[in-house]
Amino acid sequence: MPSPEKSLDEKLRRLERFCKSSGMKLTHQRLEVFRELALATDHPSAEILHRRLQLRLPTLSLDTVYRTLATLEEHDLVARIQTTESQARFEVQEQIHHHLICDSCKKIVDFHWPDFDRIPLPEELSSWGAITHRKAILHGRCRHCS
Amino acid sequence: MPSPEKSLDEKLRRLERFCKSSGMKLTHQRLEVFRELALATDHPSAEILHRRLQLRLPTLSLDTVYRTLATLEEHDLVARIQTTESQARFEVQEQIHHHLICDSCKKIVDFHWPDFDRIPLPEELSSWGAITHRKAILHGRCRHCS
DNA sequence: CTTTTAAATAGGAAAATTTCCTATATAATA
DNA sequence: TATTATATAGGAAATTTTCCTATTTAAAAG
Repeated sequence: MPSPEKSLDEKLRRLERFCKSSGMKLTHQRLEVFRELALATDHPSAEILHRRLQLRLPTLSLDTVYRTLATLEEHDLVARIQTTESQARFEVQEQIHHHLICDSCKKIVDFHWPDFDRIPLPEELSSWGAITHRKAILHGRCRHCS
Repeated sequence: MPSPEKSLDEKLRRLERFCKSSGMKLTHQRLEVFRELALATDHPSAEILHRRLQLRLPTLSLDTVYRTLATLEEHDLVARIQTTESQARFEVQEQIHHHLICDSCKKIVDFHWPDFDRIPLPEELSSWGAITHRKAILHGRCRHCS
């Protein structure tokens, strides 16, 4: 993640503060799962986190990692990357378009956004490699779910 | 999908053309899986497609639907929406940022893109509901994989 | 229109991922 | 320290996806 970044301590304090105010218990396991994820720079899966944590917490269950991540995600302390639900979803390849997803009913709407297709990419990405395509994903709550 | 849209016939001809030129066999099952997905507007999962197709093709196996979608995806005739791999991946919630994914090694890089964060959304979305956040996903091939 | 053959399919089994169940343990509070 | 609601471990179960193999079929050749 590019700077400016919060320090680990700041992140841990945020978790602590949140638990206190929401009544969520700050268990050893939760703290460690969060800390491990906060330290990671590689967007790990639940299983990878579990494997890393088992070195320190040999009895930690995989279920706890899943549960903790889900709980923290509900409270926006953790983000799940790029997945809708459990099942993958498909579409016939069309011309360039983007997706608008209702977080409530999970319906996906396609739309065009030529202005986005055109804006230049950030300078900092020029050395990364070859970028082949870009996509915008919008989230919200559709009319019917409000 | 907003217009202009290709007609179903055009899409089917594209599939046919592709099969011919690539040596891929145009089986009845492939044609029907593709047709069903081309007609769908709801970005269905493999299982939903299978359920719909079973009305017409009672012996169609779920595995064939999965295999067909995977094959067509490899050739860019079908797109898988918003999933990286099989396992979900996580990160601690930071300030607004976006993702750049290497299609080869699957590494995810975070980056900032204030210009994107600022551009106005398309007019056509104003009646959809309440859009709460936007995210850009870039794909490509990183330096190390080239 | 047959024959040939490499590729694809059906169906069930297996693998992989995630969630559920329940007895036990623990954080927060009194 | 006692109480209690919540969280955990561990294994079972559910869900999603892929694999295996005998059979079928599309495409090409005769």
